[in-house]
Amino acid sequence: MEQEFCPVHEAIQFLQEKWVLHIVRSLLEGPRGFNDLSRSVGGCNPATLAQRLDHLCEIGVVRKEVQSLMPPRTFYHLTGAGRELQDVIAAIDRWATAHLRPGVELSHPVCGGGELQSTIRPV
Amino acid sequence: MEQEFCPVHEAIQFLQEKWVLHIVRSLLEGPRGFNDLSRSVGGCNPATLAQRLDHLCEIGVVRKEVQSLMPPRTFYHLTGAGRELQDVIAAIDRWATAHLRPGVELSHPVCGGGELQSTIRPV
DNA sequence: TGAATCGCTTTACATTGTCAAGTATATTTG
DNA sequence: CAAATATACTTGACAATGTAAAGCGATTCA
Repeated sequence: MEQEFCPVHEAIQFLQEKWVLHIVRSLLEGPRGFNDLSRSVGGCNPATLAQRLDHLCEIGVVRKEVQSLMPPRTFYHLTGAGRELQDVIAAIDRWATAHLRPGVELSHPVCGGGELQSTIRPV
Repeated sequence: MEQEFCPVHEAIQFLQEKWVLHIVRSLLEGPRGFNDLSRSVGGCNPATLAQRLDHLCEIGVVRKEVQSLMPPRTFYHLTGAGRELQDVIAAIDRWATAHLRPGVELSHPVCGGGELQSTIRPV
């Protein structure tokens, strides 16, 4: 009793996983090693990062290349399909620069304080 | 010791919250009431949905309009800024139809089985 | 020699999301 | 007329998910 297959829905399913968009954005700038990527993503802990990268490899968006085991040296880079996510990131970029400005924290302001000024600037 | 303000990063922060992209996509099709929206989003439970909608209202992407309290009748619709997220959804749509096809579940295949065929079709 | 780096994994804990049920009332159905 | 269904959520208990901190084995750097 599956629904019809909906590509957009599927895509959203994995894009909304925490850190995935950040990871993709980071990898669009070039291939990186694990720690390097971790730093550039910022805030994602290694356990989660490892899990996300595994998943992204499985679905074919990222490829992992191990250059040497000891000393460890690994590279994660986007596949062709992965690189095409650039359009998505670009769209987010355009929206963000058009609508977001410094000010209030965007992420989950605890709705308790006073009036809360929106981060969005009216068009 | 704040980082420089980066709009894209901020945007990703809220877009990656679970269900947000689904909610936006759904609302792009037109305003909806709570249960209606819940059904169209599919799988998000009311507690989470209520929380997400609150947040989306706070940051100015969604507006809530209460038509009557009893019987309850509410409408959620995108603001101008919200509607402009259409470009983001459209980009996801394009990517998805180009790269995803029915087959394996995309969401978190437990990496234990045999060889796992990717849902992505090569270009 | 000792610190830092590499790519992770492990464990314990905190945050987050979900299920199921419930609230108050109006409209629809039998 | 009574029951079912709908509306918009909230609540509480519980499960899934994410995180912090530490650590591993080895090499490079000062």
